[in-house]
Amino acid sequence: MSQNTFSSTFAERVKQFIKTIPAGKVATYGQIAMMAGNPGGVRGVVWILHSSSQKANLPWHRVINGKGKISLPQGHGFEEQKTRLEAEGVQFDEEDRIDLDRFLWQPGNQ
DNA sequence: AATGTGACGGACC
DNA sequence: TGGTCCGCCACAT
Repeated sequence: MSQNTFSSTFAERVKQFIKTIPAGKVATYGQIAMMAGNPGGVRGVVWILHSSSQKANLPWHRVINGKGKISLPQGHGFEEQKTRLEAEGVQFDEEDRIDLDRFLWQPGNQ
């Protein structure tokens, strides 16, 4: 960390935030980007979750899109993510969608 | 240095 | 309601 001793880069903040998502709750890309201080940095969040090295030790399965659905295509992680979430108590409707009003993690309103 | 890529999101039509 | 386009960011080539 030559840039700053406290590693407060966008990526670091995003990863830190994701680590704080409690089991049974989920967060959206847009929400994470916003909490990390970059409302328009959604694509950066996508990159982090897409990079296997970056998502190491992160509860990546608790990150979904703003529509309340898993973004991973079936046969490429979708099943695993859904299984992990259901194991934590997150429920899916007939359209594999999660009710954000009930499961979206809202910091400060824990 | 420029271009391509990626598990998005919001505006538009 | 749903498909398409554009904008954002970070990293690899």
